[in-house]
Amino acid sequence: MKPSKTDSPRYQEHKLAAIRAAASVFSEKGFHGSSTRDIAERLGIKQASVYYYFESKEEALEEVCLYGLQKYAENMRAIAASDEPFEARLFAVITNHLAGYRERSEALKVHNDERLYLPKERRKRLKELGSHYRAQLETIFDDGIAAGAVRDTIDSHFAAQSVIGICNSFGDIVVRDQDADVFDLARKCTDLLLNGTTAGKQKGD
Amino acid sequence: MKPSKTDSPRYQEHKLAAIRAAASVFSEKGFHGSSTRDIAERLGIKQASVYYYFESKEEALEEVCLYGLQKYAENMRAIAASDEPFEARLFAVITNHLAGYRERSEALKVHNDERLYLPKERRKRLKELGSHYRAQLETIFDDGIAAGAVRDTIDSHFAAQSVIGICNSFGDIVVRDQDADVFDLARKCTDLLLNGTTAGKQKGD
DNA sequence: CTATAATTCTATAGCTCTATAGAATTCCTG
DNA sequence: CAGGAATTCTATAGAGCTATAGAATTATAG
Repeated sequence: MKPSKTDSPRYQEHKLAAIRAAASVFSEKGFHGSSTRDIAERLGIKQASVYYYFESKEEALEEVCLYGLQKYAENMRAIAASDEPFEARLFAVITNHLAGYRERSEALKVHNDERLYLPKERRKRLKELGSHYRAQLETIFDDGIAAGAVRDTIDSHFAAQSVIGICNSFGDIVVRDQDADVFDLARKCTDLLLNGTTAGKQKGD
Repeated sequence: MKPSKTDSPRYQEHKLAAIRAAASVFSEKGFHGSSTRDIAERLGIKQASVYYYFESKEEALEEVCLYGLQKYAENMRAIAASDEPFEARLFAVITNHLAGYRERSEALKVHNDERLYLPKERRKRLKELGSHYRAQLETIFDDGIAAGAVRDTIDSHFAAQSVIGICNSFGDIVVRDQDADVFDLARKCTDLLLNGTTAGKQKGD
């Protein structure tokens, strides 16, 4: 079905550039606010030529979202599989999340903000990646509870959601403010999630 | 400059309906993905009649965002001014935030997701409300530190950001899943932010 | 019931956008 | 450098969108 073209290195290279251009445009103006002309301009080609790389604007959105999620999800796999203690793994997850934002900021932002405009079939693969990500994070919390590092009153599903939520909200900040120190933020996030805000409270039962 | 019309009760009523209709449409399809025809259809009138209530689609967006923030910001004022202890105020803030989402879900969602498409002049009032909200939340943390309820290693600016981020991410969930228990979520959020995830750690210095 | 004001309607100008068709150009292999 | 494949271009069909103009309708005050 796909054009298939040559799959030459040249094509691959240009395709990646096209995905990045689309990511940049979509992140700035939103999917519906962007035109194929905007994407073309960022690539220095004409509007219709964009269709050489994407069969539709919608397909471009899908590819941008997948690109944004990919490496990010891979890193999570490695973290979840490691046998580091809970605290280190949480810090790694948060750092990966925020650093991912810095690197592939546009594409990740597009995934978060615009993926719902994709029809169901196109969201399938994304949903798998996202669910898997959350499930792995949940497992990290479950492991933490089992190891006694996390108090057993924590709902791991809720906790995983919270980590993702807090990371995404700081992700936006990291993208908007290029001076923000990602590692400092990651450290503070981890500290907040581990220890909360309360002074000198003891939590053992 | 504004049409001014009659400001009759009838007009006010219809105007509010128009704002709600716009909120509903924008939240579902995004600002650029929505047409004035969509708004008209939800109101049971014709496309051009929408311009009797808004001078442009952009003005409609501004009014929706303001509507979404208003009551929500008022509640915060009351909470910040109260002399409840830190824990109670944090819980109140979180509950207000999530309950606000449930009530004015569409308008708040639109504010969060679409306000950046407004030109600067139209964002001014929103920015004031938002900054004020964050500043009040920061003050709650500062008060908490002064009262010894919050450890003094907490960066109150960062903490306020985190609370807003975590609330917004759960806000989306509250909107999407109407069965979610807002008070249970608020309780869990507060607990997580107060106490963190770690089992039996002591934090006094 | 009439006149005035408020509200909604029809019609349309003037854009912009997606996507396709097919021509023109550039790249690469032999 | 010839010839085919890859890439980009021009041109445009066909659709939808915002916003305005002015007519038609409905509500309301006297």
